[in-house]
Amino acid sequence: MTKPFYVTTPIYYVNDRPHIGHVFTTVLADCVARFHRLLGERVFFLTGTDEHAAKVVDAAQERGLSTQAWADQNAKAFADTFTRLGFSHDDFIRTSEARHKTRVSAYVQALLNSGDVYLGDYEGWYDAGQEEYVPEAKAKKLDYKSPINHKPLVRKSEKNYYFRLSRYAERLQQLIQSDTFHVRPEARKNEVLGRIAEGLEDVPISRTGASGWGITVPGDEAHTIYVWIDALLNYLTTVDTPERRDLWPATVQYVGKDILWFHAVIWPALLLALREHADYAWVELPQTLYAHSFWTSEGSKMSKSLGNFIDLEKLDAYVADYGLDALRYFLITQGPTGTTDSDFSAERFREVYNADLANTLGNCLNRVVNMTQRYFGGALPAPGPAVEGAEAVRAAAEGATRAALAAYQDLRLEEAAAQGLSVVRAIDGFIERTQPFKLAKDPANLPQVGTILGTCAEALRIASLLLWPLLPEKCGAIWERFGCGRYAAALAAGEAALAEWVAWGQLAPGTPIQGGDGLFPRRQPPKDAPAPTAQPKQTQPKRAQPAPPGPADEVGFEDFTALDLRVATVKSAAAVPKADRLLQLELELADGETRTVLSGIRAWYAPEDLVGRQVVYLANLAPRKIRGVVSQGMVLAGNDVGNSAVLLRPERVVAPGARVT
RNA sequence: GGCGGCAUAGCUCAGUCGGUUAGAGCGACGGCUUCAUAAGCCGUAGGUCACUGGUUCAAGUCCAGUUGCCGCUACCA
Repeated sequence: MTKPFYVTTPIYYVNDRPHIGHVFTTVLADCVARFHRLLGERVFFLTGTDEHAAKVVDAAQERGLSTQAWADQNAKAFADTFTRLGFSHDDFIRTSEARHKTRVSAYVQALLNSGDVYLGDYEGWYDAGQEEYVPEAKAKKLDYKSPINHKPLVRKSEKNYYFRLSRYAERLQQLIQSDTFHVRPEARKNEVLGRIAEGLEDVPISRTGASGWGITVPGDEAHTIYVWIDALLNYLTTVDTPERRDLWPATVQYVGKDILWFHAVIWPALLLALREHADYAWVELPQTLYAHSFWTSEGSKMSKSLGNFIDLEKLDAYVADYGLDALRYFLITQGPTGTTDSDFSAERFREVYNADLANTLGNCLNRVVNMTQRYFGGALPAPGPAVEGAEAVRAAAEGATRAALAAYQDLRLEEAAAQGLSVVRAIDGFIERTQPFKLAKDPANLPQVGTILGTCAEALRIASLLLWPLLPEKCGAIWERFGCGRYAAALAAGEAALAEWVAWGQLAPGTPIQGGDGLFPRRQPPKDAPAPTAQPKQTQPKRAQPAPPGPADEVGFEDFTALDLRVATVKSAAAVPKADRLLQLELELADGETRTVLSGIRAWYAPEDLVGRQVVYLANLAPRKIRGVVSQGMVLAGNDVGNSAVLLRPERVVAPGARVT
């Protein structure tokens, strides 16, 4: 009996509103959970909320709610969101639940007994407003004042409970090095090992000033266990019951790169310490910790002020437009599973959706279903004589199956998806080469057409199995249409058997092949405005570069006022590397705001001659990436003889930012 | 400053143990096709594999250095 598959997401900070970050991590976990369920394994998928931060108390107070009521409300927002997004988590742990709190207390008690948690002294600069200690270096920088309310920091000493992290450095190093505790991707593993090598110090795990919220240190009510210690332990508390203990250790733990250190070092060290206690000898380390990176949005870091923050409302809009599976597909195949961040853009979303889901999977299903209905009345035909290319489709499906299963096992989900799609592409190619729609014009050829369509349907069935973890809704729909509803039933009963189901040749002749609405209706780009926001489309037509329209005969005044022309002062200028015409200018607008603008005037102006002078600047020109630099607007120049450029400048110096009208 | 990582087609990325002519998807262009969702298929263009040097019969791949970017960390402010 293999060990059950146990996958976790971090538990989410309950003061947050769900956004793309939460959804991304959770969808990754959901996808691998579904894959392992499809294999027929026992799976446990855990997510939840982290509720014991002091700021949760503050946030509740601001709203005139009890802390618990506020936490309830927000935890429900997460739980409802995850349900609505169809996540298949088996439990939703909240750290304010008794089942969690009692076990955390027990663990800390055990660590107190073994001496891995001890009472020590701490002295440092304390910011009373923020209820936190400020490191010496930072305190000095802040001139020993609170950055929030500017009140002086106070020298404060207190007794704190410490975790003897230092004791576990070597063991941790060895476990990570050997991949016994597998930190992924590789670069993150190196990062952690490098930092461990610099030395580990014991870490405080409690704070004083109990507010009645949180978990107190056993036997010392004046101390509350630090929220992140409390939170980390959720992965264990949730399964520390007689029925669930065999789920431990976690097979895969997905986290964001921001919490790598806690999860790669402190968390396993806590487990190592706990394990020394006789009652917790079963507490092994998680097998794999996977730290993904972050999403940017439309080319920029997400921020509320930029208005590009991908919150739940935006995600809901995508779901409404494209469907839940499309969102899953985009996040999983385009997401930042490596060490670099990925960009979420509306345009790219549509491109990926159209290319992979509408044009490839959806369209292929349609043509196969349609021909089956047209030529065989909607019943899967019995195979006729061998048709050249059919065996190749089978081989492609079998090869893709092997590769996809391996990729899923190895958490390379985008590769698994690509393998699934490759089966569909093989079908499209097969149809093209055999032209069943032409053969069918002569009834004598129908047996061959039967072979062809049977092959296509069978390959589609396999593709639908391979893609189901990413696209559960739509692949489930394919199962329904192909008379494979038993897959869904078996999944629900925990009796799925992917390894058997993917074997070639299981669609019985005569199976009704049902039509229906397109699974992934194609989406057209917005008609007149291809470049919606911050980052313009970076691809440029190479040959047929549309000539910019020349000046119109006549424009309205409103056309002119649409241009935001400004006077700006050149703060600095420098040549753009590898570009012999470009200068990169930093322009100062009003209030010291600066903009980067590229200008092709290097042939006529030396950088040093420009600094300090004023230019006329078109501020609301769509940003454009030129030679790797984003140019935010353009400076205006007149064309002199020989096509040389002469910069416009105000007759006398005016305040930077002055409008030109 | 230290440590680590990355740099491959217009874009997003694969590229195994060093081994044939460096690949995929998207995008562009041309053609074919009509079962299918303006879908599909074929083809073409597009590469100094960041740069320099080294090892080797052979380097995108290994080594050293350089540049740029990213992460962690230290220091400064």
